Formats: sequence, structure tokens, C-alpha cells
Amino acid sequence: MTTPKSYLKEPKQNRSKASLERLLSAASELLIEKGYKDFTLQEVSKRAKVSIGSIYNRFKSKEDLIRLIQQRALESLEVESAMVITRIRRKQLKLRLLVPEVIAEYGNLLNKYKGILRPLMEVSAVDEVVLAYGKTHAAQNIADFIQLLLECKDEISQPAPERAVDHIFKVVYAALARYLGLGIMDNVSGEGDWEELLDDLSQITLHYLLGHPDNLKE
Amino acid sequence: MTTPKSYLKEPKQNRSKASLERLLSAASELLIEKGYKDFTLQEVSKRAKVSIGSIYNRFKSKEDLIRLIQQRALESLEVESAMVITRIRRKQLKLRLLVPEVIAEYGNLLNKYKGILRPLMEVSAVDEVVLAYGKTHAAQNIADFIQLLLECKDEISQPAPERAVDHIFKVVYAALARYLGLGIMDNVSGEGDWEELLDDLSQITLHYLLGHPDNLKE
Amino acid sequence: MTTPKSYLKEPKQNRSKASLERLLSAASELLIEKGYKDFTLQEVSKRAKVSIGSIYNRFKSKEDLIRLIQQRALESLEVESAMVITRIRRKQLKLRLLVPEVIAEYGNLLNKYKGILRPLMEVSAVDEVVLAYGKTHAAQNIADFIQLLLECKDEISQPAPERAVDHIFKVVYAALARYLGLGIMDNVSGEGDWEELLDDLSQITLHYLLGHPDNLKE
Amino acid sequence: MTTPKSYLKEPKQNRSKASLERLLSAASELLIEKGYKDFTLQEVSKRAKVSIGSIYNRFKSKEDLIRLIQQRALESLEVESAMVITRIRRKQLKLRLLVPEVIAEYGNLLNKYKGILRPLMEVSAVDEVVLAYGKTHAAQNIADFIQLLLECKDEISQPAPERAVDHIFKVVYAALARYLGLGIMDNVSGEGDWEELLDDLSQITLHYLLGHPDNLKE
DNA sequence: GATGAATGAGGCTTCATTCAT
DNA sequence: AATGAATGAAGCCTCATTCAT
Repeated sequence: MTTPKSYLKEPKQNRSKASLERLLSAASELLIEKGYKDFTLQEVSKRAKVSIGSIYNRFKSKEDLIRLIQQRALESLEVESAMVITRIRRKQLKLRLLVPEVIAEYGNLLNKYKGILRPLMEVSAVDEVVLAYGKTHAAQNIADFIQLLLECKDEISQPAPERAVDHIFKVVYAALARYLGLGIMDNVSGEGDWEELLDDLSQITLHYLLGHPDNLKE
Repeated sequence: MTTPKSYLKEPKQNRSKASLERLLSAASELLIEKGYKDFTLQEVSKRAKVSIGSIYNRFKSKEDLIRLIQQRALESLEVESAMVITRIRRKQLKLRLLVPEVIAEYGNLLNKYKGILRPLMEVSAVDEVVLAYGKTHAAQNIADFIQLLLECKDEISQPAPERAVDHIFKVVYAALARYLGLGIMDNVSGEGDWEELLDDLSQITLHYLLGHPDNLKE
Repeated sequence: MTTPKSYLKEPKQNRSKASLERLLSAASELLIEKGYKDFTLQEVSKRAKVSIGSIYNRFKSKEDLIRLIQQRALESLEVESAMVITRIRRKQLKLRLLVPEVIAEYGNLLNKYKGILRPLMEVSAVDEVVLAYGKTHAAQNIADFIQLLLECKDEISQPAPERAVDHIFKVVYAALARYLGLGIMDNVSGEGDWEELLDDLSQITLHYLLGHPDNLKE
Repeated sequence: MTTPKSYLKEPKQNRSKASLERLLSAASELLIEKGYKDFTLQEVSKRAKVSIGSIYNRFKSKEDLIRLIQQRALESLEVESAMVITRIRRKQLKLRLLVPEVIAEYGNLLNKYKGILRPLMEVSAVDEVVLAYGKTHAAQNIADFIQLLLECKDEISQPAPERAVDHIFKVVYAALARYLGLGIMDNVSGEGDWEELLDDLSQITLHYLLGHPDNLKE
């Protein structure tokens, strides 16, 4: 799919594997803890016990380090997504049960990754590459879930089921992301209850998918 | 409502009105153009043709300048909201027409202000005061629109109309904000079509409000 | 004696007398409260309710304002000194009673003025003129007290009474000033007790003045 | 005794020793030459031929640099004090010879360090840590000399020899410090003659220590 | 004369990046 | 390859002084 560019300067040496791993862990942690604005290489160097020089031996720039972090995080998210989707698919659920299941699982996935996703969003404001990759990834990720929902296409009453599923799922995604503080405007977030939100979104989705424009007339 | 603190050391002379206006315009523009991360007072000073010192004669800090910009923007948004709401209310629409109207108008409002709202979101990550004021403002703003929708309470079939309206509107808000890039995760945004989104959201909302949990059984 | 240069630009107007007085009071207070390092004209202007422009109409510079403050303070100190000296002189005391009296009164005088003397010391480090005037004044002031002590010259056993009084009094002065924190090295100060210090200094002085080098032999 | 905090981010490489030494020398010199008020890091950077950044690699702040300078200076003073005291103690002098010796040596010590002590006093007005360390150090330093004098306790006629030595030595200290311009009020200083001052202080001290309150009666 | 807005040099500090060892 | 010291541009902020009104 996306053939992720290698942001690593050199192929991996034997023992340096460990130090690279320390580097990436420390960097991820710091990104999560401090946010992008307060993420500095000096601190990464200190926590990872890897010299600044070594960081620059591996990465052309701070940007590149972050890009690799993003890549790893999103790849990991992708793997978990696939597992979740497979697990759900096996249950062969009817739409009425599938929708809550999908929403809950997707929500939990985002919830699990919100720590790293949030700073990456900040980076997106500044790094085109991170922005693009994030977009691509999210689109793909969403598409997978949409496809899963479409396996119950026959139960959907909307005239254009593909289109309907696509749209409602993006709305669901927006609501979840906003709740998790993955948006900036997410001032408002934090008030409600997570379980309640998942429930409401399921209801909204089902009402929509099981509805038909004609029902709205008069 | 919120009694906005004065971040301004009010100038007592007159000629300075103009330069203050230049200052605020330049600052707003630059905030919109560059985003918070690249918003520097030196650049504001240059564009506004106002010395650094002058900025500090009026504002205690960079933070305070931004706070005033926020205040002005949100107050202006509030005024426009009030006008929009009044205009809609006068039409005495039925729910089926009210919902699209409200969503379209609210969407257009956010759309109009997205330029300044976006950097303010970034600031929220760093300035408690901006965060708090933004939250308060948004909550109030949303509440006004919810109240407007609730004037058709009788037409809503959901068992708890207030709760239903509250939840669906926040979902609508999330979807709009995400489309407008007011979220950080809004990588995905930009793909669809604005008018189509408004339309979909109206449909989703109506299907939900005119539905009833019992319909989902079986 | 010293013919103090006029640091005031213009002779005093009618109503502006008041504002000049406000200016000087505010400046003195702030100098005392904040110390020289944090003494700014903007703050003086604010507290005195006198515009920055007005300050510069009267004084060529910040330095000049401070110089006038010094002048006034030291003149006032001079007047009080004279009164104190006269009062003591009238008592016609013997040396054994005169010395404690002089030391106590002189100490109290310094104590009363320490608030303004301290920041003036800081200024001395930076303004030659303040340094010179301060020196001259102090020398004169000390000389007056020395002269008072010399009225009991006959009771002094030291071979060169003038010289002895001069030296011991400067030592007394140093000890008092240090105790009052008028020195920078006065880290050490603050430990003892003021009354005890006055007492000790009197004893030391008397032992010295009533002594004779020959006593120290063997 | 005092376990001096390390204000230094210890360099781990070797070539930096030299530049650190250059840095500290330049900083000390400039502090002495300019006084605290005009001591700027830019100038230190220029004179030491060390970049601003390097200074901040080693010190958290300007304050910390000065604290290290203080520490070094006072430690050096302490070492010299110890040597001086030992040297004097070995002579096993009688009080009449001990006092002049102690005063002369102590005076010379202060004289040698007055250059750096003066600006450190200014700093004390602003940095609590420098103030505290300076106080502690001075107290200890004085205590050592007092102890030396007390080895002739038997020759002292004052009823409370410890108390008497303590008080007179602090007076001596004040006089020396003032002469050396280590006080701010030390406008007056510079007039007399250093050797003469030492002599006078010795006489004053001896007259006091060899005296008795009863001698002053009548 | 008075007012106070405007100026701008200069201080401290941060941090991505380079480079000698 | 690794290390970490060195660099310096750039940001924020202060405050004495000037100057238009």
C-alpha cells in the first residue's frame, strides 16, 4: 500500500538495535508526555542514554525521527485494527449487533492510541509528510471498518448503502476523536461518559442505516 | 455572561487607536497564516509597523495579546450566532426543515471562523486561560443551538428529547469541526463535499430524532 | 559647604510644586521599597500620577532624579544631625556619659535613614556623582560628631586625642552601618542585638579613649 | 562543612576543560571589572571566546554561573584562611602580639579578595542562595579567627572573654570591610592609610580586651 | 508645559544541528 | 560509529528615552 520511506539513515547494526529501540521508546514516551511543543532532542538523548550525535547518525533531522515514530505507531495501529476486524468478522453478526460492536471496538482502538495520536496531530500542523501519511493511514483504516460494516449491506435500508455507511462512519469517527481529545476544538470534550457515547453513536448509526429518506417526508 | 477580563492596558491617547487596530489585525492575520507555533511578536511588530515596545506597552505578554484576539473573535462569533438563531427562530419551522436549517447555518458559522479558531485550538494546548474561555464559549454556543432545536420538542420521538438533542448535536458539531480542520486528527478531512456533509448530517439527525429505540429491535 | 548642583531643569512653577513633591515622594518610596535594581521610571510615573514626559521635563535623566533624592535625603539627615548634636551639647556631659549618648544618637539617626541610604549605596556603585556627594556628606557628618566628642578632649588619655577620636569614631560608624545592612558584606549582620551593640561600642570606645599606648606594653 | 551543590553540568569530554577554565576566568574578571549590574553573558561569551550556547550547556542559568564563581572564590578564601591561621597559631604569641598579627593577616586576606567579594555582595541583594552561602561562609571564617584569639583567653581581663572577643572581632571586621569598600555605604573609605588602620584596630582591640568595665567607672 | 505612546537596543534563554575527538 | 561540546539564530521581554499631540 503505502510504501513507507525509510527515515533511518543506515541499516541496523548488531548491537545498535538495542540503542535504536531505546531511542524510539524514549522519543515516543517524551512525545506523549510533553507534547510536540516541548519535545526536544536533548531530552530524548538524555532519557534514551543515546548521544545527540548518534541520533543524527541515524536520522537526518528531528522531523525524520518523528516520522519514524509515526510510522511505527500507525503500523501497530494497523495490525491491531486487522486483528479486531478479523475477530468481529468471525462472529458473523447481524447489523443491529455489528454496529455497536464495531463502534465499541473502533473506539477502544482509538482510545488506546490517543496518547501518541495527539502529539502527532500537532506535528501534522507543521510537517506535510506526517500530515499526508496520517491522512492516508486514517483513510485506509476507516475504509477497512466500513468494508466490515458493508458485509451487512442487505440489511441497510438507505438507497445507497455504500455511501451511507461511508458517511455515517466518518461522523462516528469524528465524534470519537473529538471525545478523545484528538481534535483541537475539543474544548468541549470530557463532559459526557464514554460508554454512553458509544451507545448513542450506535443508536444514531442504526437509525440512519435502517432508515430511508422517504421516512423523513412529511 | 462571561465578563471578559481586559487584557488591554487601555491607551488614553487617541492617535494610538489606529495603531492598536493595526496591531490586532496584523496579529490575527499572522496567527491565521502561520499558526501558533510560528507566530512571533517580531513578525507582528514588522507587519503592524509597530515597535516591539509598543506591543508591550499594551499587553503584558504575548499570551495576553492572543487572549484578546480570542476574546474578540469569540465575541464576534457570539454576536453572529445570536443573529443567526434569531433569524431561524422567526421562521417557525417544523423539525424536518429546522434541522437542516440549523445545521447549515451553524456549519457556515464555523466555516467562517475556522481560520482563527484553528490556531486558537493550538494555543489552548498551552494556555489554560484560552482553553477555559474557549470551552465556556463553545458550550454556551452549542447550548443556544440546542435550545433552538428543542422548540420542536414535541415532534421528537426519542423517549428523552433533551438528551437526544444534546447528544446528536454534539455529534454534528464534531463532524463539522473535523471537516473544517478544527481537529488535529483531521487528516482525513477535505475529501468530501461540504454541501453533501451538511445534507448527510441533517438526515442522520432527523433519522435519530424521529426514531425510537423500539424501532431498532428485532 | 557643598553647593548642591540643581538637578531640576526648571525653577518651580506654582501648581507644579505639588506634582514635583508627589514625584519625589513616589520616587523615594519606590527606591526604598524596590531597591535601585528594580527602580523604574514607569513605575514612578504611575505611583506619582505624573507622566513620564513630565519627569523628563524636570530631570535630564533618571540619574538626575536620583541625585535630587539623594540631596534631599542627605540634607534632611544633616538637619537632624545638627539638632541631635545641639541637644547633646547642651547636656554638657562628661566623656563617660557623652560617648554612649553620641553613639546611641548617631546609631538611631543612621537607623532612621537606613531605608533610603541602602539603595543610595547601590547607586553609588554606578553613579560617580552620587558616590562623591555621599562621601562628602558622610565625611562632614562624621566630622560634626567627632567635634562634639572632642569637647571632652581633656578627659582623653590617648597621646593624640584628635587622631584617636577620629579613628575610633570611624570604626564605630563602620560597625553601625554594617549592622544596619548598609554594607554589602553584611551577610553577617542581623545576628546580635541593637542595644547590645550600642553598649559594646560605647565600652570599646571608652576603653580606647581612656587608655594609653603605654598600658599595652609588657 | 557546607557541601557545595554542583552548579556545573560536569563536562564528560576532555577538550572542554580549557574552555571551561576560560569561561570561569572571563566571568570572574568581568564580574570584578564591571560589577554585577553590568555583567552580561554576551560579554562573558565574547571574552572567553565561548559561545552563548556553551555557557548554557554548562550552567542552567546566569545565576548558576555566578554561584559557581562564588563557591570557588570562597573555597579558595577558606583554604588561605586555614593556612594563615595555622601559621599564626604556630607562633604561640601572647595576646599583645597575637592581636596585631591576626588583624593584619585577616585584613590582608580580605584585601586580597575584595575584588571578587564586592560584586558578590551586590549579587547577594538579588540571589538568596548567594546570600546564604556568603553568610554561612563569613560566619565560619570569622569564627575561626575568633577561636584563634581565644587561645589567649587567660590574658583577657573582660569578665566574659568569649563574648568580648566575639564582639570586638565583628567590629574589626566591619571596619576592615568598610575600608576595603566591601560595604555600600563605604563612600567614606579610601581616605586613611591601610597600615594605620590595622594599627589602630589592634590598639582598640587590645585596650578593650585588656580592660574591665570597672575601669570605666568614675 | 503636560501627556503618554512609541521606540529599539540589549539582556536572558532555548534548541536544532554541526563537528572535533 | 559514537560521543557530547560547541554553535548561533531567534524568541521573549525590559526600560530609559524621545516625540507627536
